[in-house]
Amino acid sequence: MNPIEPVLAADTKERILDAAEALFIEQGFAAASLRTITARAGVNLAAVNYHFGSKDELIRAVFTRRLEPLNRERIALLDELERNAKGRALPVEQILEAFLISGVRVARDARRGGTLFVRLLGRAFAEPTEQVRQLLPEQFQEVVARYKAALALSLPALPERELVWRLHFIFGTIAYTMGGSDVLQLTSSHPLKDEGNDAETLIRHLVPFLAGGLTAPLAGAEGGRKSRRQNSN
Amino acid sequence: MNPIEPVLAADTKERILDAAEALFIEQGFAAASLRTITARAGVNLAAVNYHFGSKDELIRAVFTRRLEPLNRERIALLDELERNAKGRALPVEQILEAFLISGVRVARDARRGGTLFVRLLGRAFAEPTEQVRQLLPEQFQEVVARYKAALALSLPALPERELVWRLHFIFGTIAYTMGGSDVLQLTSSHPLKDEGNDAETLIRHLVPFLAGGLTAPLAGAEGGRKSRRQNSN
DNA sequence: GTACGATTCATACAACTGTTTGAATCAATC
DNA sequence: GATTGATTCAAACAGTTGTATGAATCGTAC
Repeated sequence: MNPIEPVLAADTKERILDAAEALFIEQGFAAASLRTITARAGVNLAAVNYHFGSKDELIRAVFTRRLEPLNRERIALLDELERNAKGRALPVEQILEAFLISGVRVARDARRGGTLFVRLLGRAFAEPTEQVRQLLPEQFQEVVARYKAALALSLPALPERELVWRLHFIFGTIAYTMGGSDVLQLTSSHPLKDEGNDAETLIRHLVPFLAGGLTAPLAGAEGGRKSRRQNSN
Repeated sequence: MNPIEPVLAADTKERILDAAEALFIEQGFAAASLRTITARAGVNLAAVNYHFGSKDELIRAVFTRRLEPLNRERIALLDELERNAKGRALPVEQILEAFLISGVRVARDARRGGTLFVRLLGRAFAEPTEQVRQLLPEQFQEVVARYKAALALSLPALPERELVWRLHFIFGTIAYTMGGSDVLQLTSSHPLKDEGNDAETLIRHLVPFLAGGLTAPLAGAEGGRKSRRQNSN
């Protein structure tokens, strides 16, 4: 890609955000320099500090721009499901799907960040940088609370402590999958890559897996660990 | 922690590796500078280039030092299980446990890296840096192939393509959990943190979740997505 | 057309980056 | 005790980093 003027957005501010979004994925937050970012955006170096104040606040802006509408949609989707259910518990799969489908919509809409932002978000969950670790909790707090409550209602036999554990696992799976690194090159021997680009296919595989883990029997309750449901479908 | 001489290892080479291991977690690979690393190791700046050649090779060395014995143990453990099973398929839980238990042993043994390295490994899976992305596949190739084969034998009804998908999800969960970031601060409202430090407790929760996902029914096979196994234990 | 606030620009700043150098120091061999 | 090879050291290298500055340019309202 040409480093000069490849970004087509209108105003400077958004061109910077677009370029930063792309470069943070390619190189990470620390390694992507303001000079590289402004060069790709076709914008003067000083523009970042003029419009955002600092690099840290640029990082923050990259996330909030996408995350705010995304999370609003996630809550709206859950609202609608619960309104239709009229107090009854929702199927676990439906809750998981509601959460994931919003991510898919973003991935498909270039104006909302497309695949780029979804991958960036996945990466951010493992990023040790201080600014990022402060940013994500406050952005996700409300969404997590809402979906956790919905799942608790659908899984009344699951102790809250166990639900928290499994929420952990679920977000880990989503984060890594959305990051799309495929570090282990599992797909190298398999034509799964082409499938994976289609975010809907991803969901179709992800939801059953997560639902399976979420509804799995508790550990060690009956003592032995001999096979209990020892096979697939 | 005192930045000067807190590392107790004997020779310079290992003190550098220890310090780098710790700082890569705290700050990331790009942000952790050689000056910070050598300062914490109580070692001259030039020592890194003398002993390792470059920062890139230092990063590589940090991983291979721990990963080589860890992966050898993982394969040995699976070897033993399969020897005892005499050709019969192993329970899914046992395979998952064999993989995870080695990680726990490392986490408990300070001389093998302790919690520090386990967390670093989790982080590395989301790291976009080129050196890391080239390092992990070659380090994990053999282990993944062996465990994949074992799982395929235990899940004969699961298509290989689907198994690859689910392996993806599993490694994502493990990576994020081991990374131990808790970005969403799920545990903040819950006294789960103290539990989580104990790696064995983690496994006791993780194995049922992963086994549940691995053995879940295939998606969309029967068309509708209405609840099919709509609850916990 | 001129005045004005907002934006862009080239340039400079000090601090930090990974790496290199050559002298100083060390431990072991003869 | 001199010699030698390995290791450590302080110092400097050129390049990059995020940020700040003040002049130049822009579009608009008067």
